[in-house]
Amino acid sequence: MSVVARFAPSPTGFLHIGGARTALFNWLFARHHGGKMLLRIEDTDRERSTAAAINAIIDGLTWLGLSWDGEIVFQFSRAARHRQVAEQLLAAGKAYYCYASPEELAEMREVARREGRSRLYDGRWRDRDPAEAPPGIKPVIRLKAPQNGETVIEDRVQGRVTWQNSDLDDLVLLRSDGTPTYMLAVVVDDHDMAVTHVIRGDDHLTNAARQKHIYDALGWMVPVFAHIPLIHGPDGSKLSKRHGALGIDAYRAMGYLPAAMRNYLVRLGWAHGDQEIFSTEEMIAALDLAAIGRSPARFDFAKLENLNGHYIRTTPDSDLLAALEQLLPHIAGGQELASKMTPALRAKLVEAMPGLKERAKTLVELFEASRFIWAVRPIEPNDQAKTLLTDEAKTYLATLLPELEAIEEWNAGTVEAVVRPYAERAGLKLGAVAQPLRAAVTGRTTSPPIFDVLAVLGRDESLARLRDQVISTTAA
RNA sequence: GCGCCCUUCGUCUAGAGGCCUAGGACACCGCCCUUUCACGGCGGUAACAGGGGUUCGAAUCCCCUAGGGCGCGCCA
Repeated sequence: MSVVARFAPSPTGFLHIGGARTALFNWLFARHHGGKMLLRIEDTDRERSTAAAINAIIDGLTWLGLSWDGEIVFQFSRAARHRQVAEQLLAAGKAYYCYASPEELAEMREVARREGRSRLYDGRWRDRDPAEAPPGIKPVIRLKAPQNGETVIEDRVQGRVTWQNSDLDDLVLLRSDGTPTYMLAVVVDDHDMAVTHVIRGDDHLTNAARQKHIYDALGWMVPVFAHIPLIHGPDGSKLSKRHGALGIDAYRAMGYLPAAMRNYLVRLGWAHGDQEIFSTEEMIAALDLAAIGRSPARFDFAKLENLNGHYIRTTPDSDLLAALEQLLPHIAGGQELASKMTPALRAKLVEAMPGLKERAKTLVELFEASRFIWAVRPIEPNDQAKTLLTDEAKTYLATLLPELEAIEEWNAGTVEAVVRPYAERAGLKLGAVAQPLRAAVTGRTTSPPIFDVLAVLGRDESLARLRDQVISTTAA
């Protein structure tokens, strides 16, 4: 039997981190088995579903490198089919009309809460004659769920989970306005779409039991369920916006790479021995639902950053530049670089990339670190750099300047061949010269190796920046 | 309140009764490399929630307690 998995988000917000991981697991699982992953947008909540959210989901999946098979299914478009199934159940005596108003039900639950009883629907219309229906009330259709015995789900992640049917109630299938509820829609759609494996968040575990009642009433085969644990915030509580419950687009804007994101997400709740780094192919080969843990994992930015640093370092220079350019419109100050971009500048950035990427944990850091390359003279040193540019240091630079100017062939090697002997002659440690040099030329106290920096900048720009600093000394 | 689930270093996890003196990774702390910052290398601190069983032997099996999560909508 070939595998059909699906990712079924509701478009009521962005694609958050938990949803992204669910999608990833579904995708990996489908690929692992050479099956399909379908995408279904659960937009039956007309009030809260938005086109913007749908786009965010599609963009997010695309950015993450996750693809789906076939056309996207919009659940709302299948409402007629859902209604038909509800009526079929009604006709078969497996469902019934319930005329209890929302207010009445709210009161029922309130009383139950006060008396310390379960808040389940009490089945007040289950065996009642619809002829007794109060006038002016449009009924909902409820499933006549089993009242005795137990319901068992053999979950691929959670194991065998059992509920007493007395702890479950008659859920609503069709609302009074004739639209389907989520419970009905999911079951019908998963069946009609021939879904074999339902991999979703642990928050749906109880739903699986209730959905099994619908499958059973319809005589349909129940798919394999796998409820993966949720992601929590660093403090163990529910993931909030402050923690990282951001849209996947926010992670993109923070400069994370899709490969790092995938690698981080796949290791949350799942492990394959001691392996930490996984290529996509390795993930596909190694993923095993049974190896997914059952306890929720906490979101940890530090580990994500570390992984991102790894992927930045191992990404080819030109690919990295391409990723950075794509991100420019989304990062603060990025527009400035975007507007200056020329083939010549690109070449400089690629040339500097080996030194740059070694030091960046995110594309945003990479961007910031690249500033010295495209900054406009005169460079304004930051406060830390200023403390390096003492009068004494500037004297060294002034002395060094003519020697640098005399260099014919300007590259890292030739510049070093001038600076190093100079420091020795002056009885200085290399750092005593290199640091002021760095401060003068980049305006910062940290940068890639200084000789590489000078080489990337080129002879004219390097010397001009040095003169800018040295001359301001002489003037003062 | 009722139901279901979970609990190994700060974090992600390895661990399927003896391989555990509990392993790896991130983070943290040292040292080395070094022109800065990184990278890299070496080393270190740090965990089986608690209590009872079962067993020759338990992180691994059972029970209880505690803590945490999820669900209990005409939301999904």
